[in-house]
Amino acid sequence: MGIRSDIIRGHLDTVILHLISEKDQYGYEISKEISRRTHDRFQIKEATLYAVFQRLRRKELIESYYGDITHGGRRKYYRITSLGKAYLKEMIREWTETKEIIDLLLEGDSS
Amino acid sequence: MGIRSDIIRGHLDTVILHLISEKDQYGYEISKEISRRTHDRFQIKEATLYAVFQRLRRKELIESYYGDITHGGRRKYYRITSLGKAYLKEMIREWTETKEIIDLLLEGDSS
DNA sequence: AAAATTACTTTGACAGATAGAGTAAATGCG
DNA sequence: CGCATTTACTCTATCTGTCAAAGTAATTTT
Repeated sequence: MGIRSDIIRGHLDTVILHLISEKDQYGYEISKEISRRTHDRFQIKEATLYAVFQRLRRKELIESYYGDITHGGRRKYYRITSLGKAYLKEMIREWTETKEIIDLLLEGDSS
Repeated sequence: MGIRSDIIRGHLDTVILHLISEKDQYGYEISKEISRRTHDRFQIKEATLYAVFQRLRRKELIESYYGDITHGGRRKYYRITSLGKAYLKEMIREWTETKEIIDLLLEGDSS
């Protein structure tokens, strides 16, 4: 089952954006990729994934286009925009800072 | 201003519980301690802090008692319970795993 | 006595995550 | 062919953590 969902909350946009930045991908593909990379320690829920897509698209961090139909439903591919690339850098910096801050608060006194 | 609050969301219970586990403390004291330890990179909001206390108390991870009035308002001190100590260990383990998982997803391919 | 400081509480609103249900299109199989 | 299965995406309603805003209360400072 892995980790609780609200513990990764707020970082999913960053994760999805990063995966799309590696190569254009569609929803199911990303979902499978997340399970694969984390060795099933974390699975993104479908509803959550598509909510992330909508959010990223509203902010113009990603764009979508329909790919050729190979099998199963119609695949909608996502690509990162240049605005998205800039945001991703900033979000990764924020993640680094988050780790520092929480680690500070979970360690000793350090005055 | 430091980091956005929803990025630390879900970890505050762990942080507060850890601070109380070091020594019995009251609300304002903890709030100040968080600012101090993070060098003002993160400040907990009052409403959030007291919501955390309520949650931790409902789960019987902490207990409260009134201290002597020294100056200003009446201080309500919190102490960790033995159940709380066990939980804290588990929560810290979860934080370690969260870091691993997100880092996995923000790094390269790693199959 | 009024103002400032310390400390705690409550209410309502908002945003991200998700369960659950539904839509749609292609493939597999008898 | 017709039906089940698989792949893929969408929508709605609900839950939970965070927080702004406002309020209560007691002590110290001026």
